[in-house]
This record gives sequence, structure tokens and C-alpha cells, in this order.
Amino acid sequence: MTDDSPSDRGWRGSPDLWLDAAQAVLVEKGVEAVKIMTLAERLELSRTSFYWFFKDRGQLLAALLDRWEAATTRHLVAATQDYAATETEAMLNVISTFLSDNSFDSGLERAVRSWAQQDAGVLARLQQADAERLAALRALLERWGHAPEDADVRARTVYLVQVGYISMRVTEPLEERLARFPHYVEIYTGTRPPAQEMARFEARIGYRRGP
Amino acid sequence: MTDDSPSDRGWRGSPDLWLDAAQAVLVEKGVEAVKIMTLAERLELSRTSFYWFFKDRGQLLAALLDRWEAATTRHLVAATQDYAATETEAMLNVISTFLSDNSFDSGLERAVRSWAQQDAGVLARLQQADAERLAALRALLERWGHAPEDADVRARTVYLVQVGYISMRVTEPLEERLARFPHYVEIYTGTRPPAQEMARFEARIGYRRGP
DNA sequence: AAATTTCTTGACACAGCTGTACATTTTTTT
DNA sequence: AAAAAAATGTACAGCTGTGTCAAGAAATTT
Repeated sequence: MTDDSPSDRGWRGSPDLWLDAAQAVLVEKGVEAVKIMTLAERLELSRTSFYWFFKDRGQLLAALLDRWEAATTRHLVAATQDYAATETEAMLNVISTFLSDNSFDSGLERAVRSWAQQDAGVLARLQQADAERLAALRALLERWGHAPEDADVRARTVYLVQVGYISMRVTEPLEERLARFPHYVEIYTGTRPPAQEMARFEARIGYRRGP
Repeated sequence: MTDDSPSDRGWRGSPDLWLDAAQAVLVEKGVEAVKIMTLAERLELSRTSFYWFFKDRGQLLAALLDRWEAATTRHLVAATQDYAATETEAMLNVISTFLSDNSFDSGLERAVRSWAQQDAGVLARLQQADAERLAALRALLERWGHAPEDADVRARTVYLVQVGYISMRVTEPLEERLARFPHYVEIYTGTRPPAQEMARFEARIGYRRGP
């Protein structure tokens, strides 16, 4: 009865081990810092052992890019399609995506945006992702009755504010951030979410108001 | 009668020459690509000649950062203080700053944001700049009667949309971008700029409407 | 035109990183 | 426990980059 889950096999290294380390470094220090030498030290493995799992550094970076795609666009697009009884609720669904790195890994997103600055291939994929995400937001706003031009500018506003937040590395306490939510929703949709809706929303994301 | 303007002295190199080349590379390829070797080739000067003008690579990078500060924050803050008869006009003053690299060098801004990703010192200066710019915008909105909380969120929206635009490397034709302006202004201020105001604005930036 | 200052260059020393070849160890399969 | 496979490690070759030093050339001053 052999357990062939790739996790606990008796070897020290694995593609995922290198990949996890690479991702951490990518997020902390940027692509240029993703060096096989450094990762090897960090993992206490011989540098050359890396080449058992990956052809070369390029293949490692390509794999990182795949991870990014899975960790961002997918969830965001899904959130635009979640059930919502009102427009403001729909918008809350969307912007709460950005609240957790489980649904939108902003560290990784920031790192990839930075990377795109120096690599045309990455830039192309990033711009593709931007286009998809914007289209999903535009569609949402049109479904709630905004005219195409208006939906377009509002979609951009919602999205660009988030890209900006990520790029700015804003680290507000959750409380502060949530306090701004109704304002943002009002700016984005033209309607302020009723207090009751905000309460339900805060409950859903597991936040309990302070005294 | 000696002309001692630093420009046409008989030498081939100068601090500015290296600095200009460094800035170009920084914007095109990111900090890591700013290498003395590469710059020397580009300038057809010996690599080691660089060390006559700068102590080391670090000093060059520090000088680049100074340039960035001069080319961005300063102009933006000034624009928030320009004369305006209406709130929408004031907002047009601000967002038109981002239209020209003379008033806000977005290539340099993008490069510096990317750089901040890998250098704590740069990050600190960038966050300082973000704070100043946001404060200037918040002040503008408060002058036009927005309540502090509302002004704060609106200031963020205006600023973050621009940071997002820059980070996204959007390259819309001017015409398209201008067409979105009234929508943005409406979202930012709550009021749509009258057609006449847009016309005056377009004239001021030297844009002639197509047929 | 001589002396001086300013810049330019080539030689050297050194450090960091990538990738290949091959031997070795560790785990898994038979 | 022997054989096979999977992974690890060592040695080597090569490239790219930084910074120092002292010699030399070009401009500037006297």
C-alpha cells in the first residue's frame, strides 16, 4: 500500500519545494533575485540539484507565471459572476475578492507587474489578464443597467483603484479599509449600500464590529 | 570670454550624460538593468570612466531617485493649487497633469514603483510621495465642500486610478482618453463637467476635436 | 608652449551566477 | 538484499558584472 501523494516521499527536494521558495523570493525581492544559488542556500540543497527538476531558470520562471495566473484572474472573474440581489451587493462581492490573498494574491500580482516592466513576454500576459478582468467587470456593470460607456469607465475605476492599492502596498487595518467600503461602492455604482447590506457583508467575511 | 555652461565643454563624458543613459535604461528595463558596463557600451565610453563622475553605482541610483522626485510630485501638488472657478475645473486641472510626461513623468514613476519592490529605501521615499500627493488631493476636495471622509475616499480614487493607469501601461489614443474624462470627473466629484468647460479644457491642452 | 587639471583607458583582482558531466548517495522496486 | 530509479553533490568551464590603480590623452589655464 504505497502512498504516492507527491508530498511525503523520502526525498528532500521536489519541484514544488523549489517553486515555493522561488515564489517567496519573487514576491519579496523581485525576479532578479530569483537565483538558483540563493534558493539552494535557503533550502540547504545543492545548487545543481535544481536541475533534476527543472531544465533551467527560465522554466522555473515560467512555472511561477502559471501560478500567478491561477491565483488571481480566475477568482476575480468568478466573483463577478456570483449571485447578488442588488448591484451594491454584487460590487461588494467583487471588491472583497481583493481582501484576502486566498482569492487574489496581491503580493504575487505586485511582483508580476514589476516583472512585466523588464520582460516583454510577461507584459503581454499581464495585459491579457488586465483585459479579461476589465471585461468581466464591465459585463457586471452592464448587467446592472449601466450604459456601455458608463460601465466602461466605472469598470476601469474599480479595477484601477485595486491595481493602485496593490501597487501602493497599502496596509490599512481591516477595520479602516472596511469603513471605506461603502464610500467606494457608492462611487463605483452611484448607490450607497444600505447599512443592513454592509452588516451582512461584514458577517460573511467573518468580521465582528468593535464596540 | 569662457562659456562655462556645463554643456559644451570639450570632454566626451559628464555626469548628466551617464545620468540620462541610466534613466533611459531604468525606464525601459528596470533598475537591475542599469549596469555600468551596459551604459558604457551605449555611450561608447570606457566603463571605468564612469568612476570619474560617480563614486559607485549606488551614487548613480541615488541621483536617479532625485530626478524622479523632481519630475512627479512637485508638479502634481502644484496642479491641485491652480486657480479654478468650479470643482470640475479643478479636477480637470489635476488629471490633465497626468497627460504629459512634462508635468508627470509616468515612465519614470512606473520604473520607480517597480524598483521600490526590491529596495526598502526606495519604498520609503515612494510611500512618502504617495502620502504627500494624497494629502494635496484630499485638501482640494475639502476646499470644494466634501466632508473629510468623503474627500479621503475620493482623493484615493482619483490617485489610485492614476497609479493604476501608470502601472497598467495603458496607451489609449488621446481622443479616447479625453472621451472618458467627463465620466471620470463625474465619478470623482459627483458632478459632470458642463460641455462648455470640457471644450475650454480641450482647447487649453491644445486638442482640436475631429469632425 | 608649458604646466596643470580634467577626463579616458587598459590591466588587474575578485565575486556571483549559470549550466554540464559524472560520480555518489539515498530511496524505491523487484 | 540486489537492482533500479531518483535525487544529490563535486568539479569544472565560462560568462557578466564591480571596483581600483596607474599610465596616458585631451582640454584648460597660466
